[in-house]
Amino acid sequence: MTIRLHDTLQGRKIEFTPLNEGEVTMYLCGPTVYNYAHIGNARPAVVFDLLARLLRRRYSLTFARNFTDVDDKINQASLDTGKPISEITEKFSRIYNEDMAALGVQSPDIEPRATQHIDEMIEMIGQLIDKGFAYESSGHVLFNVEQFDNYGALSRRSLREMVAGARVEVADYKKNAHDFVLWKPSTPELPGWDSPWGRGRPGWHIECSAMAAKHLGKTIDIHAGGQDLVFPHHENEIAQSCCAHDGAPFARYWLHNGFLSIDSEKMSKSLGNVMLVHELIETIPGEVIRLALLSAHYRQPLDWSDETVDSARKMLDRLYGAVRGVEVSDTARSNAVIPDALVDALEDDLNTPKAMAEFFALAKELNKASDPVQRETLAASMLAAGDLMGLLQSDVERWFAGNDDGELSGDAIDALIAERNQARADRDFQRADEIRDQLADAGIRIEDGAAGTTWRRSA
RNA sequence: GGCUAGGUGGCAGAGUGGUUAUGCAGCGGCCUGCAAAGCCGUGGACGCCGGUUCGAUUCCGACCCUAGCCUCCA
Repeated sequence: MTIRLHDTLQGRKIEFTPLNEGEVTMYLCGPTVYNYAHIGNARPAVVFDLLARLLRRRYSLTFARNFTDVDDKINQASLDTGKPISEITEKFSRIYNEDMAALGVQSPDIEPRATQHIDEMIEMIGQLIDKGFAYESSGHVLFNVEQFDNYGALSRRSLREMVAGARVEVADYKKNAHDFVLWKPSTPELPGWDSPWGRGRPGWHIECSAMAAKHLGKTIDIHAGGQDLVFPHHENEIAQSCCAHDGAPFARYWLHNGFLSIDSEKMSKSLGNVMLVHELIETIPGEVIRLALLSAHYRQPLDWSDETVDSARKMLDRLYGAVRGVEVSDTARSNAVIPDALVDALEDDLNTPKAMAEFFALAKELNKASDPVQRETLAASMLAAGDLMGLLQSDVERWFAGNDDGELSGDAIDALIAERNQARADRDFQRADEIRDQLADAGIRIEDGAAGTTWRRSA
């Protein structure tokens, strides 16, 4: 079995083999740090975190995810708030990492910042000019798309079609409508760096090309991002990198995740339905959000709603319920085996719904098993599968206890359960049921198992 | 208008040229003092119309519909 991935450039699922045996390089377009990340921003972070975890089982992976910390939206945020740019970008970079960590996203190996790679960008732009792919005009440096024959290959569109469908007026300093900015001039109050073309700042696309080349090499194995970045961002990255590097392929596999909608509508400020991860994690466990984002295949559209969240929560309840009460020794954990079917599903272009089906098969097997040794082995497998997928990372009892903001404390609940069990022993079922109702009113659900009574907080 | 991806049972959501997805919800049963959890069983599906085929939800063509992109956007 090899890993298979859907490559946007070829438009189909193909076998994955790294450029250098045993080593993989991966680049993911990260956030522009001027605001909180919303749930749509979290999807690629979670999806490609899972891919990184999967790749690390087989390969030595170098995974880079950038921070775009120079951008006109950031400049605007600075003007709006009166705060220095560095304060904004540092704050939101930190919060982004905290929010993603709450979703079980592991830190990438490298988190390059655009502002720390200005020299590399200037160098790359210089090369593009020298080689005839870029030109200077009115203080700007622009990439000349006419000079790159493969322009449009990733997004499957031709320049002629694009010109025909263009709805935007062409700036007069451009030679072609789709020429894009590599460098633009800055006014004194805007952030800027000295360059051969005057004081200015880089265009958005050149950042990723320069940072990927510096940290991962001229040709990287995997480049990932949201589907909306295919055009123009990734198309432009290909153009820049290929032309600057004398035709060396930029990325060998292009992966794109599908879009996320909210209650079947596009997320937008005007609709007022932008859901921030920072706010969601206050009331929803990070694992629930993570599983919700993985519950559909990553290339499919995903609709976010209360039902999506509920469903993910119930799935996790079932998985945690299976391992609840099973003691798993360190030995069992280190000997744990993840079922091939589950790994195979993930290695088949990250088929998370199939992988979850296999996860549930494991839970069912554990629920049915009575032999303690077998139960421990199965529970260890579930925990190992959880480690791979970034799930089942909580202590089981803590999971079912929920957040401790209910009406009753854990001690009070335990006391009531003890009283109820005494009543049951006395066959005073009326009193026992009263107590159960009382607990239910407080959001506590009782379960009488063979090993005693357990409880869980239900929403 | 162009490009791309889709339309699967009550909901979510995989997959397959002929045989169980899975989870939630429903129904019957087991277990339980009664429940819950769990287990067993069960009903219910592949947008529409043609074509290929012994046989298509799965392949091909047309059509209808939806979403995204074509402008900053994950």
